[in-house]
Amino acid sequence: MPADGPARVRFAPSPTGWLHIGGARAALYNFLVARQTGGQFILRIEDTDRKRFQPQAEQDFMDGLRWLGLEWDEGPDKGGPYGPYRQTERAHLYRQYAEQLVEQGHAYYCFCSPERLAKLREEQRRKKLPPRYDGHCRHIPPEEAKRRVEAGEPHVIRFKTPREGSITVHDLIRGDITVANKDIDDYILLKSDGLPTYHLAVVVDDHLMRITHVLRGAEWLGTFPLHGHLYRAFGWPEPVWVHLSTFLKPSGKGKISKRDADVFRKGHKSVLIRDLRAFGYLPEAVNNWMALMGWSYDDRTEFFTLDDLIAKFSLERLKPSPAAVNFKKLDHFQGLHVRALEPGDLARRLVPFFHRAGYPQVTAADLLPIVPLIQTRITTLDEAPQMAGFFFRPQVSPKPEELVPKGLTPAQALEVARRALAVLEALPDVRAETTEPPLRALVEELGLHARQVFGLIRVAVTGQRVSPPLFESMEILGRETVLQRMRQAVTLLETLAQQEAAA
RNA sequence: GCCCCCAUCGUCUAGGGGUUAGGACACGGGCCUUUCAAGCCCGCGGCCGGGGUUCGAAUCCCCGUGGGGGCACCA
Repeated sequence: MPADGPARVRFAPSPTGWLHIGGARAALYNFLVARQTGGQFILRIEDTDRKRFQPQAEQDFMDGLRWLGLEWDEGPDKGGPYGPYRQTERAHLYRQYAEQLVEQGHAYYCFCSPERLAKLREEQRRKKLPPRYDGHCRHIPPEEAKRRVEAGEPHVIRFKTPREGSITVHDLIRGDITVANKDIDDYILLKSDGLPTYHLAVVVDDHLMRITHVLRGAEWLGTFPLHGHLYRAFGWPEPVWVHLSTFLKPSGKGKISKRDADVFRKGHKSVLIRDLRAFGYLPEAVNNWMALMGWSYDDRTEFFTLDDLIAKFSLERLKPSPAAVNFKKLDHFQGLHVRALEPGDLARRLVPFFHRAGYPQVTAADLLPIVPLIQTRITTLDEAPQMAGFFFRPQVSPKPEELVPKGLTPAQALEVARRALAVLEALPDVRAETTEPPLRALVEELGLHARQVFGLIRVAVTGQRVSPPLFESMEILGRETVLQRMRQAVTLLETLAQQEAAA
C-alpha cells in the first residue's frame, strides 16, 4: 500500500564519510516513497558536527545518489522552498527553538563543564550506574541562568526530561515503543558552540520542512523517545516513523566495522557506493540488491528496476530484523541486470572501463559487436577489458606452453597449428560460418578432440586460455589479424619443439 | 551495568493457528558445450530453547538464550 497523499521525505546524512550502502538504502526507500506518492525527496546535509566534518563528503553523497538515479527535488545544490538545506546555514533557527523550550519549561541552561561531565560519567561507570546527567543545573532559577548566559558564561541547553511516567512512541513496522522517562537522559539540544545536536536539529528541520515520513537507520531507536518528547513539547504533529534494519557483516555476526570494510575492498567488494561504481557494478544492480535487504515484495519476485520499485515498494513490507550483507547476491543481481541491458547500452557503459584499462581509443561502436560475446560472461564491467582486451591490442603474447593442448607433445601441437593455419589461409574470410566447418573437419581428420584443436587456436588468437567464443571472436578480429597470430603461434611452437628435442 | 529493538535453511526472505513450510543466493550433481560463462533440470538444507493458550502452534502469550543498537557539547 503506497502511503496516501504526496509524501515529503528526506535523506539527511552527516558529511563525515563516504556514502555507503546503509545510507544509500535509506535514501532509496525515501526516494521510492516520494516518487510513488508524487511527493518530494529532499537532500539535507546535517553538518553540525564541525569536528568530524569532511569537505568531500557532500559531493560524494550527491555523486552517489545521482549515479543510483535517486535525484532529489530540494537540496543544498538546487535550493527549494524550505531551504537552506545545510544545517550550518540554518544555525540561527535552532537557538530560537531551544530558547522557546526553555521559556516553556521544557528545557534549561546548563553550565557544567565537559570536565565535570566526564568525571561524573566516570563515577557512574565505577558504580555500575547508567551514565546520565545528574541534573546539577536543572534547578538554577531562570533569572539567574539568564543572567549568566547574558554575561557570556559558556553553556548548553538541555531537555528537561520528565522524571516520572513514561512515553510511548510509534514505529510503523515495530508498533508502540514505551520507555520510562527515568531511563531518558536530559539530552543536550544546543551545544556550547551554539549549534544544535542532532536531536534538536532533526526535529526542527523535519517540522519546518514539512516532512511526513522519517525513514532512518535503526541506530536512532535509542533516542527515538526523546524525539517524541520534543515533538510533544513543541506541540507539533509527528511524522510517520520508520526505523530501518541495520546491516550486519556477511557472516551475520556483528555490524560492519571499518576494518571489515577494508577487507571487502581487497576482495573487489565494498560497502561504499563510490567503490561499487568504480568496480563496474551497475546502479540498477546495486539498487535491486539494497532494496531487498530488509524489504520484499512477495514470495518469488526478485528482479526489480527502479521503476518496478517505485510501483511496488511499500513501507508495510519492511522487515525490522537486521540483515547480513551478501556480496554474492549483489553479483547475482549484477549478472541479471547486465544481461537485461540492450547491447548498445552495455557497449556505452563499457567504454570508460576500457579507457581506464589502457585502451583509450576504444569506442562504443567498437564494442557493439563484442558485447554479445561477453554479456553473459562478465559480472562487473571492469572484467570486460581483461576478457576482451585482445581485440584491441596490436598483438597478443601467448605462453608457448599454453599452446600445447592436453595430451599432445610440443611437436604434435606444432603440427596441429600448421594444419589449422593452412586451413585458415585457404579460406576466403574468417566469418564463423566459414571457419567452423573446415576446422571441425580438421579435428576429425587428426583424430583429436575439438577442445584440443580449438583450445590451441584460442590461445594463439586471443592469448588467453579462457576467452569469448572462438569463431565469433576470429570473425571480429578479421582475417589478417587471425592469420598473423596463428603464424606467431607456429613460430612459438617451433621454438618450443626444438627446445624439447634438444633436452 | 542499564535501556531499546530483533529472531523461518549458511545468507536474503515468503508464510502466519491445521502448508509435503515456498522462493532466491551460495553449495553439490546432471544436461548443454570449443574454453569460460549463461541457460535448463535435480538435490542438500530451516521455523533458537523451554513453558503456557488451544482439539491443534513455526504462527498467539511469557520466560530464557542468542544477535543488534544505544547509554557523547557524534550523527
